[in-house]
Amino acid sequence: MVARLSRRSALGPSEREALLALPYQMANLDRDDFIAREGDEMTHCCLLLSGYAYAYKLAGNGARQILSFHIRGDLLGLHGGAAEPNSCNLQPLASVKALLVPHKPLLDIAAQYPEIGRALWAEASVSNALLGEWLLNVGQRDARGRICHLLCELARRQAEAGICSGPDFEWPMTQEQLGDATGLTSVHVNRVVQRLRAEGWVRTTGRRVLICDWHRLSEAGDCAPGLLQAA
Amino acid sequence: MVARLSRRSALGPSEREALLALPYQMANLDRDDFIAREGDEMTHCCLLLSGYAYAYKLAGNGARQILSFHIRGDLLGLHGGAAEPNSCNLQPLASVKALLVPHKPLLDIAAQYPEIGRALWAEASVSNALLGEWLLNVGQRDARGRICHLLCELARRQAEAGICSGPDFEWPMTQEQLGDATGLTSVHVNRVVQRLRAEGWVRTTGRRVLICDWHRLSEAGDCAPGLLQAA
DNA sequence: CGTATTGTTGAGCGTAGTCAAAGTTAGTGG
DNA sequence: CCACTAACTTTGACTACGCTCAACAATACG
Repeated sequence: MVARLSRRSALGPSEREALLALPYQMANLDRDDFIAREGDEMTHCCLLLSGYAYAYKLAGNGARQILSFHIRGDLLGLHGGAAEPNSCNLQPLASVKALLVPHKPLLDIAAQYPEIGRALWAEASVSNALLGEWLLNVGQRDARGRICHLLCELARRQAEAGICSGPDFEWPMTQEQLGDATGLTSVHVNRVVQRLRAEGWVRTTGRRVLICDWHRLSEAGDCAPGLLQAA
Repeated sequence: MVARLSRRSALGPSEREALLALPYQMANLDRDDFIAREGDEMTHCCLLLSGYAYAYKLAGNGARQILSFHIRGDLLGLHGGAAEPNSCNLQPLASVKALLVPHKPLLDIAAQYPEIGRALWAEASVSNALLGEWLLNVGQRDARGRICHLLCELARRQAEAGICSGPDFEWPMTQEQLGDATGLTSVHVNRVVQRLRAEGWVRTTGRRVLICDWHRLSEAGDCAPGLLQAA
């Protein structure tokens, strides 16, 4: 299970064994539990087993900026290991099952098995790159572009993680959360999503979304076509 | 010199020695040279000896989002080590002196000396946290807030790095660059900066800025007072 | 079945964008 | 040292995208 981290690097059997021998703790968390708080010293990192989570920061005026959404299989709170206090809040979108792994033994085996260290480093790099992508999204695209881009990113990541296999997938965040992720108001998010529906780009049902027009969506969202066409 | 990385972690003499024994290469780079390009596989990371640099990404429509500014002493391109291709472009603001250090030996001694690994990890965490701070800035603050925040951040970092020691410091970026960093137009940046001057919050002379009113500036920029009052 | 959360509408406003031109500064070479 | 050029800053008029506020509808949930 923990071994799905192997995506980032070729791990041999001894490395898998070391990972599986790590101490851990299972946790069931609810929507208003915190996985981590800003300013905490993090002692654990967290592997999402089921459900969704998101990281956010608060501004002085109460505004909230969501920094990332996390799906099943993501490894959260990696950046905590270095005694720096944590820089953002981490909460589940809804109920979540998670594996808490203390940092110290993880760092120990990372030092012992360079491939594991490399995989963790790559994991951190990817999440850093994603953050840069979001900054580009919020800073330089208009409302429609931001939402299309976010949709494409979620589709791509869910497909890569093998969670979905088609043009429809879970889209469990509220429009207010989408707004806080894209730097828009929930009202404006609503209007944009409505237009996407009206123009036949997507169809939404409850907490899922069905992409009807990949081409336009990825063009408006300024995404490399990549895996998406598959559908 | 390389040992100023020791800021992040307590390094013993043998660790210092290992760092100083690293192979490196000196480089003088101009404004339109690239330190790194998006999509490259990075083989080196880069320690800035003098001058300023910035990282940015381009959107499909040609818009540019600046992800970070870097000052003397910063370590750039750390995230490259993991075979992932680089996710952003890295250029000097003006002429720059830099030390290029190949990743492989750096990773080797990081594996050998856990304290060095920890320091590098911390360095990466801090730059990641800064990126999150920027996303919050661009996503949730108005134009004045964004610029004040950026000023405060630059002041704080230059002070921490011991580069400036007072209320005035270098501010070498053009208004267009400030715009691309804050998600605003250069025209609008210009108007905001003019108001800051008119209201007596700052004074600018050439490529420097003098902060006249820390209190208002950090309040508008939503910054923890922290080191700033010193002036 | 009632309550809280989320989604949807409309009208009016304001911040920031656009375009285009003129004014300044800095850098370069004669 | 001056002339010339390119880069950067400043200005004004006009536009528009997205925000605000407020009320109502539709879900989800206990």
